[in-house]
Amino acid sequence: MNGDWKPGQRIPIEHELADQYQCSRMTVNKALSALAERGMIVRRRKTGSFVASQQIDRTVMDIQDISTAAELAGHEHDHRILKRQIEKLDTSGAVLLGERPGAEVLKLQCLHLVDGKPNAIERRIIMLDAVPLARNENFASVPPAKWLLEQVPWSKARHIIRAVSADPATARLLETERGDACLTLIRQTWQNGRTVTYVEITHPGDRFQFAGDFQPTEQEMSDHSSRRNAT
Amino acid sequence: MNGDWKPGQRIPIEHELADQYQCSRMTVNKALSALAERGMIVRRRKTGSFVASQQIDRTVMDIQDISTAAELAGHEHDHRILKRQIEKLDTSGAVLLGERPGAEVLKLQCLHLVDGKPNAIERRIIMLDAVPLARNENFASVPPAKWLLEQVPWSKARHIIRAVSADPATARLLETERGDACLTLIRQTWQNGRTVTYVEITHPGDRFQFAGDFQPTEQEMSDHSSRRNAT
DNA sequence: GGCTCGCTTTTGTCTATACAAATAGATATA
DNA sequence: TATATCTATTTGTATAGACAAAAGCGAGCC
Repeated sequence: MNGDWKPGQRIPIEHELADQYQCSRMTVNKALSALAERGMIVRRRKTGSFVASQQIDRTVMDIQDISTAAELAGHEHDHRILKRQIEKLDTSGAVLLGERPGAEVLKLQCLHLVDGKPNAIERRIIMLDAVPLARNENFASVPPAKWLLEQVPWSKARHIIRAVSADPATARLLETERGDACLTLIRQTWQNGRTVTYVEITHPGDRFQFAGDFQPTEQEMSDHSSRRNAT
Repeated sequence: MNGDWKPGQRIPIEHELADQYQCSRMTVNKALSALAERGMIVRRRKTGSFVASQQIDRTVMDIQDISTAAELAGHEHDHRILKRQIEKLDTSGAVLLGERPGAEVLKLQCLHLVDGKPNAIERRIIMLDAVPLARNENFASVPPAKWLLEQVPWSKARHIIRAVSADPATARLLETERGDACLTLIRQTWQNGRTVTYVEITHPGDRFQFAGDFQPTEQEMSDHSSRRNAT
């Protein structure tokens, strides 16, 4: 019963498995549904369940707010607002965000320091119609990411990770060499289909990385009487 | 009922919710368990369920085998083995992998081409005691990642994403400028606590990025009679 | 005070049952 | 032959009930 079915192979139907493992169909269903959610198997009504043909490597990355992450890791965090300006979205910005040109936005630029060293530059656009309170907030005490998390709920986020070379301004702020590799996280956040905020956070490549773990078979199909040990 | 509970706030107990929403406790339990798995709420026996205090941004990234990803996207993929050598793990390699020095490993270096253009350099270490078949495989027709996926199951993977500057050798192979920013994916894969393979895949920064979406409230606590529309 | 013991609350999980939804395949019909 | 309809199969999901496991709480005891 050590789950050695081959990719593409059909799994016995729920009723048979319930019979075989002496448990109810609900229990089998829950286990198989969990496997399906993790992409281990594919299920179709009437057709049955099949072992997923290709093992996709999937990883879950916790991408936290910089200040929170630093505090959790026992480091000191500070930030400085370098720019704070209300503008109207120009055409290129509107295309980038998928919003209409002319919408009022708050553009922020913010330097993050961890233990006194520059750790990231945050370039952010906040849609003022989605977050009207931002108009009167100066972000002096609470960094923008944290403030936004507390203020506005969001229903969808998209993350992109890129490597870029530091342009002169970035290099100067991050106290690194011009042209050095930087890791940029781009995040766009929506609520009800409308952009809340768009942000590019650029870290010096020699002081930052993203990490994520993945266990594909955390909970396994198992005979409920003889659960095998964690390996 | 539009889930507007505040962070830290206690959620009514399952029985009350079942009562309130006119459904069984199992249904409530399933919904809350799903929320807990997504990190939206924290649950403790006897104490109750609480709205998670900090909203962690979590994203799921599908990190696929290069050749598979290219084929799925309709591009042509090719690869060339640049180096293939059996060695014994030296001390630094052993520390990197968390394995014992002296273990026999297969070291590979492989260039990936997508639509004829260099897209990645793969530097891989395969533990030969975990994958003895690799000793006689030349990886000429099937790229190493794909071959390994077919050959060996894995129980855990760890991913790290870094930005690095291209060293001269990398720049030459990727047909980019020396010092240009590159995106490196490091992946270590285990089975039963033993390393199967360790790989560094370096992409040119101007031709590659990682992306991931996340919807925190995909399935929501809901009155089963008045389910709200997708937004 | 500090300790153990048992009670209670709350979540975790399994069961048996029921019905809904999707759909592959068979059958009937034009 | 092609199309529509029916039927059987399989998964999806809800329900009520039962008991287990964790953990807070207080009573009683030293």
